[in-house]
Amino acid sequence: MELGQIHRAAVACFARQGYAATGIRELGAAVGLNSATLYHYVGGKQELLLGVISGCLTAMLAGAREAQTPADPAQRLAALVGFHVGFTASNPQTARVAEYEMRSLSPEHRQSMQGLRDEYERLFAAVLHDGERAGAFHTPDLSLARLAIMEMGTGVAHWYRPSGRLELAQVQQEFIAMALRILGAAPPTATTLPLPVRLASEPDSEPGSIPQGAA
Amino acid sequence: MELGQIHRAAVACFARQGYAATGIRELGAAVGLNSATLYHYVGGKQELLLGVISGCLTAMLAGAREAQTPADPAQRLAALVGFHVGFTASNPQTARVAEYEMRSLSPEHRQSMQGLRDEYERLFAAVLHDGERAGAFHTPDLSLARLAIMEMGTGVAHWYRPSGRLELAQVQQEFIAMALRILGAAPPTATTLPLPVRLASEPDSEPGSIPQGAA
Amino acid sequence: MELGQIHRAAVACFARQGYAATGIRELGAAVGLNSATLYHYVGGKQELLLGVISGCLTAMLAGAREAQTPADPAQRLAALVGFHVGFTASNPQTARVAEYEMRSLSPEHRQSMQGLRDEYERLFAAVLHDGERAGAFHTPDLSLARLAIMEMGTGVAHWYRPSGRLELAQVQQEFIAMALRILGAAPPTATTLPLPVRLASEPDSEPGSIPQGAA
Amino acid sequence: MELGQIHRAAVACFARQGYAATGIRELGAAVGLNSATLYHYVGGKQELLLGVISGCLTAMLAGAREAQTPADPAQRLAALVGFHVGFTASNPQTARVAEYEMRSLSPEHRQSMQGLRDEYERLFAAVLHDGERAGAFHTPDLSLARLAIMEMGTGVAHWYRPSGRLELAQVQQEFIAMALRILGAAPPTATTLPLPVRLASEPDSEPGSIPQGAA
DNA sequence: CATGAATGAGGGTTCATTCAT
DNA sequence: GATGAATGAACCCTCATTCAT
Repeated sequence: MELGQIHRAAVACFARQGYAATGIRELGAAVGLNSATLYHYVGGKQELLLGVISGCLTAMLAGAREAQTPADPAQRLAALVGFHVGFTASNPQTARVAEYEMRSLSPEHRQSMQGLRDEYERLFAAVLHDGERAGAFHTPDLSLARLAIMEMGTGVAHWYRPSGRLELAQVQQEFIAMALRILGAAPPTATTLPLPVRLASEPDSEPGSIPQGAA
Repeated sequence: MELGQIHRAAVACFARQGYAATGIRELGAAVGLNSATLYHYVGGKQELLLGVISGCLTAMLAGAREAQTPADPAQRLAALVGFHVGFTASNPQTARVAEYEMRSLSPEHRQSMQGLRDEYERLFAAVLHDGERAGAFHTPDLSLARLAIMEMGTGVAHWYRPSGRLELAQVQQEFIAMALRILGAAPPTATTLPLPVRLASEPDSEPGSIPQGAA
Repeated sequence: MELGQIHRAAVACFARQGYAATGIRELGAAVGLNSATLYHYVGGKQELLLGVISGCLTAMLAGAREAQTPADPAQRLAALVGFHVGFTASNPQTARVAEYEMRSLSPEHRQSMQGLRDEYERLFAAVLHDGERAGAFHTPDLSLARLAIMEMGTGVAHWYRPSGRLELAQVQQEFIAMALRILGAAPPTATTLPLPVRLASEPDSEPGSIPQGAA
Repeated sequence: MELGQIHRAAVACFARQGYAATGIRELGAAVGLNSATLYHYVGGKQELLLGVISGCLTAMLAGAREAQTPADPAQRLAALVGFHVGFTASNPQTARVAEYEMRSLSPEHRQSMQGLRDEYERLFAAVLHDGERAGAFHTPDLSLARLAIMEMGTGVAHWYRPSGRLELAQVQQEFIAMALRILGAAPPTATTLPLPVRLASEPDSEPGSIPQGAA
């Protein structure tokens, strides 16, 4: 039994029902383990959640940092948005758990994880700031634009399905284009998208969910 | 004791901790009632949640329908986005509960509520469709644009605070502008924004939350 | 349902099996209550134990203080020993729980209770000290004598049975005489023994126990 | 790994927290063994406790029998009390476990061990009986005196510390003197005290305990 | 209108023990 | 000789809910 399996089962349950509504016995059953045996691999429910969220945010931060190689602001933004959308679409359930269940962490853990999340968001803020100073972006309110761009990317987790109508690369390109339009910037030059990374904690699919129309 | 008080307390708790993590005694204590007395006003925990979500989605649907008075697609879209942002910002906690806790409803109730939500989204889809046919919007993928626009509006609930830097009207105007830019449409003509409606279920504020910088 | 009944059941179980070996369901069953109902009356297992021990030590301290009315050291000692033996024999199980299960208290509670116990013991030490200064007691080591006298009194809880061979008053008189002999003091003058007090936490009897021969 | 080490760790834990509150993993950790490995040395928790208590009571019985070499009753009593105090002071934790945790034994084991304990007590009863018949002891109630003398000796385990104010021999002599005073007998003639025996199950010391003033 | 009492079910967690390796 | 993995049972406690008062 490997830890990844347990994390996947946990993410699947947490994404579907929420952390509080998921029982430890249920988690055990999902990986074919007695509830007591789970405690050989995981310190407890909290540790399990922390492990998932920590793994997600750490990967996001590392990936985003790597994505924005030195380039002009528009290209860096494109890379960030591309990564953000790609990561979210490749790990929709993990990303959703990391977003929704932050509140279920103990205060200390939550503070620690919120720090990672803040740092991630600062990457976007910095690029926007640079772009505006360089005259590449034109928007009345930079903060508002950043929030809009990030939220619309995060929202991908709510509807994207690998089996959907669009290829992941298309979605990424489209979101990059929308972000640049929001910022009143020139259309994107051809960017090389970072390869989407699938976390060990991301379950195979979302069986019980109904694909919501679009993609 | 009025039902509104109870709904407000419930929304405050559900938004902060989630439905599953909120106890019926906790809710009672929040309005100074014995847990047993609560059952005189609300039939149970599920009914309470259903009442909140139902009230929210019904109001959203009615408000959105009212907002998009006959006009050209761009103006109708502006009205819809303005309403969406205005409603979300005026009822951030209720909106969040209606979004997050849909999963906590029983299957029958969930299906019913999801129907309202789908209808709401169809209003946006219809406007986009009309606008594209009329040549007002130019975007490679209409569905993607709709999802992006709605998600970025919904996201307002995550960060908007009435005491923040920006007036609500400014935020609305700005989001309308961003939506139109996403759609490659002309900047908005001066639109009359619908008056923001505050639901009876929306608590006064969000004491424990940290205003996240922007607005 | 009164608290006294619950305390009695708890003391009976704790005295027989120990605190750690007694389950909360077992306690509930002993008073005909569901385990959950027990929590309406008692905050938890720890609070229950604390209530018992606190009640016992408080009564011991108050009783001992009241017993040693101003008199010469020998009479005061007689009163203290009489009370100690009387209390222990009247509340053997409660006294045993208060002695044995001090270790089962949380550190803070234990410290607090140990303070009461220390104060109780100081009453004996003070009398011995006064008696020696007054020339009433002659013993090579006062501390040793105090420990011996107290332990032999406490031990009454291990074997005394109300239905036994000896009346309580006889046992008290005999222990007073032995204590004075240990101290090399004159035989006791006729002392009025304090009326034995039965705590609310003392169960009716000790059904499962085997009367150990003597009294 | 020798059995003595395991017994010592067990006695230390049992004396501090009680049998029921001590986990098998905790015991293993105390001797640097995996909990499963412990089962190679001791058959289980019960067997471990039985081994400790059995070893203690067997040694007590043998020591007491050996101590009371043919002599007059007063000297035999002195020898018994000297041994009892010496043994208890030399093995305070083991003695305490043997006393307190008899109840944690299974019924069959408890009966067997109680038999040893009863036999031990009969040694004291016999000496007192002989002494009274020979006119050496004068006390109104022989049983009461026996219980008092034994309890006060057993109580030594509660407070004696090797590093304390008094030498063990002094304590023994003093207790012998007190016992004889209780019995109205002549002061002790110079008796040779049996050498104190330290059981293999007795841990080195009692680190967490606070020496209570006296000895 | 309001509540204290009561309960079955289930929460997360730890238990002593076994066994294949 | 030693251990990690595994488990059923039990741990203390909290849950949503009902009902007589």
